[in-house]
Amino acid sequence: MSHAGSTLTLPVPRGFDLKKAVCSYGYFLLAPNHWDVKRRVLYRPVRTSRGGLVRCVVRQNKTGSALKLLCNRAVPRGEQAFVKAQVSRMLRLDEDQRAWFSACPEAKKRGFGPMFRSPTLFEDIVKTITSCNVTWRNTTTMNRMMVERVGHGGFPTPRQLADFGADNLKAQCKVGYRAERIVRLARDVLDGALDLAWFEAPQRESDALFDALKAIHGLGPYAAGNLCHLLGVYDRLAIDTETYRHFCHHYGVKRPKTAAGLTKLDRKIERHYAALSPFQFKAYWFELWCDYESRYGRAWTWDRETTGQNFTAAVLSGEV
DNA sequence: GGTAGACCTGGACGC
DNA sequence: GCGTCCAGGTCTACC
Repeated sequence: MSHAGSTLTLPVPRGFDLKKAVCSYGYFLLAPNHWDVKRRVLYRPVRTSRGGLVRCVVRQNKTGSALKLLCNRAVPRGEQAFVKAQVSRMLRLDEDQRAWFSACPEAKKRGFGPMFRSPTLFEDIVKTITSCNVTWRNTTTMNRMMVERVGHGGFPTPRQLADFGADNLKAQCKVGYRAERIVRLARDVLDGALDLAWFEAPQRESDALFDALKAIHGLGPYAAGNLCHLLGVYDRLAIDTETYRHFCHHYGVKRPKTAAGLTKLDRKIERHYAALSPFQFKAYWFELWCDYESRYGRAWTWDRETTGQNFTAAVLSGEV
């Protein structure tokens, strides 16, 4: 880290804990995020408004009142707010946790509040596409290759992905049929056919948000539900095979083998978590995260090259 | 509205 | 080493 770099300061809410905020959702294990288990800092390259890269080390100060962003180069004054806003989005510094903690006191006790996400919705959508129909290990590979080969160290911008093209993406980043979907998304964002700012507006109603997400080519019910929580709307689940594994194991439910049986199980899962409305997803994820931590230790001790490769139903399925 | 098959990769398994 | 099968979510065609 060069001494010529900038150090930016970002105030955090009372009780905020960097290690818990970062290590609260699986995307912290995906490139270009790198959680340093020993130093308990987050390495993360972010973009300037012009697309340049700023490599940041994010750490919490001794009193806990603020984050220090140690940047590898001088960040012009006009760009500092842009850089800080991305870190703020990742750690959901603007999200009020009081209603969630009131609904789920266990989460408050354990410090499970903000759930980690990406600096941009675009990155969250691409990461979600790479998590579909694939093992978690493969998801980590796709993201690593896109960062190395398309984004040159940072997460690729829509322009970089659009210019790279679907054929190259498929051949060089092992994303398979997802290449066409990712490049189409990038081009739609670039030419204005898809306005991502619309999705970020705080007043969006859950059904409208879900429907609009599902209208994006490549996003089905699971991906749209997952993106709802990444947008701060927690009242719907994103049911996948991991949800089935967890629910059946945790509550001693026999896992159905037929499509009709799984549909009934979907309704059962939805009824179960409805008790914590409007925080269904967060309640499910808190339960799942506690289960992972009971197996592998607290999440901030997980190394992305070892423990961090262990997740998804396929790996854990031996238990049901 | 429901269902089947294709999409693509990596890993497990049998030979 | 090679071939086959399987897991994983979405799309499309078809009934």
